[in-house]
Amino acid sequence: MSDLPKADKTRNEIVRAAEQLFAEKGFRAMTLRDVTREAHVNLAAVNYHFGSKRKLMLAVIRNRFEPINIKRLKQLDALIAAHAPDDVPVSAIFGALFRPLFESAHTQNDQMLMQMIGRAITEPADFIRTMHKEFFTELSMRFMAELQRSCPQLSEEAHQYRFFMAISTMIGAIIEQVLLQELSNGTLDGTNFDKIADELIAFTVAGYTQAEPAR
Amino acid sequence: MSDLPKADKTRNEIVRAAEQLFAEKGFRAMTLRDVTREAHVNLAAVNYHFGSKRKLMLAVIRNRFEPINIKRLKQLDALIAAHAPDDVPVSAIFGALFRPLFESAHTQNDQMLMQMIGRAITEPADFIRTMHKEFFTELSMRFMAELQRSCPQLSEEAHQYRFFMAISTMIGAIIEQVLLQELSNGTLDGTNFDKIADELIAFTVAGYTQAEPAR
DNA sequence: CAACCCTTTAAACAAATGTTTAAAACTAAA
DNA sequence: TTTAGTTTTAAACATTTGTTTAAAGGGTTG
Repeated sequence: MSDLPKADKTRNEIVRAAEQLFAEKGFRAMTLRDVTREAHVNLAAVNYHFGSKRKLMLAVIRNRFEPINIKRLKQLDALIAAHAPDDVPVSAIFGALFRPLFESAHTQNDQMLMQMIGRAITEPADFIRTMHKEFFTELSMRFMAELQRSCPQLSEEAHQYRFFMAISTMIGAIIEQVLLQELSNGTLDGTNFDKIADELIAFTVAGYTQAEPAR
Repeated sequence: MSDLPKADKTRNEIVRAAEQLFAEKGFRAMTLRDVTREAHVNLAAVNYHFGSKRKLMLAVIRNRFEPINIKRLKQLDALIAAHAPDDVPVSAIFGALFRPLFESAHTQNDQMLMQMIGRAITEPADFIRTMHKEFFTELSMRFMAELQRSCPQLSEEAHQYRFFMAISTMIGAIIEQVLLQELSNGTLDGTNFDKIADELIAFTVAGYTQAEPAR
């Protein structure tokens, strides 16, 4: 079935199990014995292949966030090029920021992956927070600059508050995806990530572009 | 200085320390030895006064969430009474939903308390998730019903998605309050919770009341 | 086959954690 | 002051945790 070297298969199984258990329990509550049991490998395999529990988690999260961020920046560049020398519509900018995140869950073990991303964002452990922050500051500067170009009528302050709120909506939507089914009594599908992305974009565009109140 | 019985003082110190450490580290990483050291009480005091680590956390969270929720429902009732028989403006409804949350941090150890509330919302531990879910479902039904009455033009589906997005914004804003300073390079004050609440309300009202796209 | 490197395995280790115990200290009423 | 009830304390306990070790296994190349 698989022509991978055995070592690669072990690494992959560990990563898969770690993603799942981290998504369910967070870093501290996810034990290496849980992971290796779920992955059907020996306990020592984690330290052999990854060095430590921390390094395993760093690898797991990096493997997911890196491609998403690359995709986001690539889409933003493409948008700028396509609209040049005009500015890019706000909805397109938020699309480039949000869609790659939800699309990453498309083919895979959908809901679990989104939960794992949510955990990574909210995880208290310092070494994870640090890495996530690196990923994020890199992105936010680029996207904020482009939004500012598209909405020159907004004050600097309004711009910053609203971008913060848009990011907050994105994060909340990822973390609380399960909530959607509950709120709608099962009517809405919490795993229809295309639809959620559409609604998220529409919501944040409306919030971001609203008229500034007179003072 | 204090005329409390000694036992009450011990209980209060434990709760104070537990709030702080839970806010910083989450349930699993917060050890009873951390808590009792920070509270300057004996290790066994937690189990004597609260029974277990779990029960301590349940008490801590309940003590914060209960008054907030009572306030929210009271404000909503007041709004309905004040506007009867008309419907309540959307911004007032969201105000009743959000403001009590941010006002709870007013007098106290502001930022820490908000972080602790954020942790309680995102905590993976099952027994905390269960309790938080109880608090939340109670609320959401009441507020959704009132929003629906104020926006009869919205479809059921739009109503549900948008309420979900509004809640997501609230949760994200609480969790990522620290982010505000970073995004603005220190210009904006992440602890000005009145202002954050204002911006949150404006953002969610715009998102919630936007025109539904033609189909 | 043999030699080598990579991988797996079982066992052990030290550190940390929630909880329990039993005695001491303290408080307040008789 | 004595007594009874409550609270604090230090110590110990049983588990669980990440990590290390050293031997065994497996596959590839000479």
